[in-house]
Amino acid sequence: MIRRIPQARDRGIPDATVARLPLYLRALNGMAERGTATVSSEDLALAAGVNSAKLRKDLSHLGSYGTRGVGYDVQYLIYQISRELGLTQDWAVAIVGVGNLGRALANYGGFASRGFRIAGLLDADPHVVGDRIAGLVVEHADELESVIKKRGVSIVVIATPATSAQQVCDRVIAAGVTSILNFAPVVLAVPDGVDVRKVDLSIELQILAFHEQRKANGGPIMAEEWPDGVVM
Amino acid sequence: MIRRIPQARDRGIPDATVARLPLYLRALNGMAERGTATVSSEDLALAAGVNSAKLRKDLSHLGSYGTRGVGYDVQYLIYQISRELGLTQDWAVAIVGVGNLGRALANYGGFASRGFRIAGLLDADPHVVGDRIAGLVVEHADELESVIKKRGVSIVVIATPATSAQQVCDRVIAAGVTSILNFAPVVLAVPDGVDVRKVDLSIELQILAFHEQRKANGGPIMAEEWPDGVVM
DNA sequence: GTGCCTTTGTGAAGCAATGCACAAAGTCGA
DNA sequence: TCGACTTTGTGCATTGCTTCACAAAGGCAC
Repeated sequence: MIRRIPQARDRGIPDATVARLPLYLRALNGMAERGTATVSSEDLALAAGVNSAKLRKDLSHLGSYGTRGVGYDVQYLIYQISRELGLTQDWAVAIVGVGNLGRALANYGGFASRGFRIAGLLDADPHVVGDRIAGLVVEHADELESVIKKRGVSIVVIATPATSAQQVCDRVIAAGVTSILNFAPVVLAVPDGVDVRKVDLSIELQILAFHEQRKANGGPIMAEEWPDGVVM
Repeated sequence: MIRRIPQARDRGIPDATVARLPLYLRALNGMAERGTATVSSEDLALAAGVNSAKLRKDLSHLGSYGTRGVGYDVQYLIYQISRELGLTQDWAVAIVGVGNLGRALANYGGFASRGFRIAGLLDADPHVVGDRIAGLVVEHADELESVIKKRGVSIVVIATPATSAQQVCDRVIAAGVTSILNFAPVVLAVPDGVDVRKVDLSIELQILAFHEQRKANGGPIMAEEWPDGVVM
């Protein structure tokens, strides 16, 4: 059995840490805009909404970029986190499914500001194909493979109805894409080596509802039975 | 030191479990539509994309609803999970910010199908106020407090620009709301007892970019220095 | 009934993430 | 140069989640 020995510069960054790096980056960018030169872990943690020990441990996974007694250089840390996240390069993104959500995504400014460039908008509906959205012309979904290959698309956003999501998913994987952001309310089946991240509005609401219900009836346990008339 | 003794019907369901219940529910609904009467943990786990031991442990937190040798009754389990999540009641949701994203959310069918009813659409822009979207007329953001109180809104979705999100957040909390779904790219500061869930498209893309970069340059460590010409 | 087969529910082990607390490393004023 | 002060980086204990593996429970055929 092989056990990894943690190195001084261990490249295995915990998932939980990776998920928080963009948060730190955003807070740092805000500080940079306001002209802040250095920041302590305490202040940055506050801005990012985490505890300072966690922040320091997270950053320590990237390297030793702080100065004791002073804190972190804002610009330098922005650069290091950006590099670690791969934002110093340009990522071509294609959005498949140009309904309400797809349009919202295409118009969302937050993409371009980081290294993400929308390289294609595709839809299967002939009525939508040809529309101009956020400076791009919507192409037919038949072009999916060729768009991916010609424009070097490496990340695909699926914003189609649930029924076509798996099919789109299979096609983009066959075309060589290994990073997918899925907005369709389905669990996508993908081979090993393909990363899927899921954003599901309905699930988030359901989680909120659970906690809201908890708050409402704090202690009392409700009836655990079937409603009247339902036979088991 | 007081240690909680786990009860047979312990009400403290782990967060990780709560987050997966909607997934199980969706898989079960699909099975119910296809007329499946009972399902084993193995099959349900497959449909939900988790491992079967985890599924069983998750369900065991709700109670003992399976039958050994047979599996789970689909309808019964749907009911129990729905009840646990609080979906057997009706939740009034208000959406603040009717830009591209707000519109997409308003038109998203997935809400109504569960117990979520959109009870209000609000925006600060006079050009948008009065528009009819998904059967509702957009009201002015000034009406926020009155809409929340009159219509019993208990969950608010914030889909405003980042700059106004905290202000909206403060107002809805003052109006008594304790569950917020935030799409604005900011960390909202809220008092204890208020639940905020965050959906951030840009963060998801950044996480994907990290893994994509990892895959691209598998082993070789890149230069760790500043780019040429940058002075520390 | 009885015995075999399937599947659940759950202890227990393993693993990952969190948070504490402090030594080490640096700054800065005198 | 020195000493006081600040803040990082990290070892360690703790908590929470996941996974394994199996006894217990129930169905079903005969």
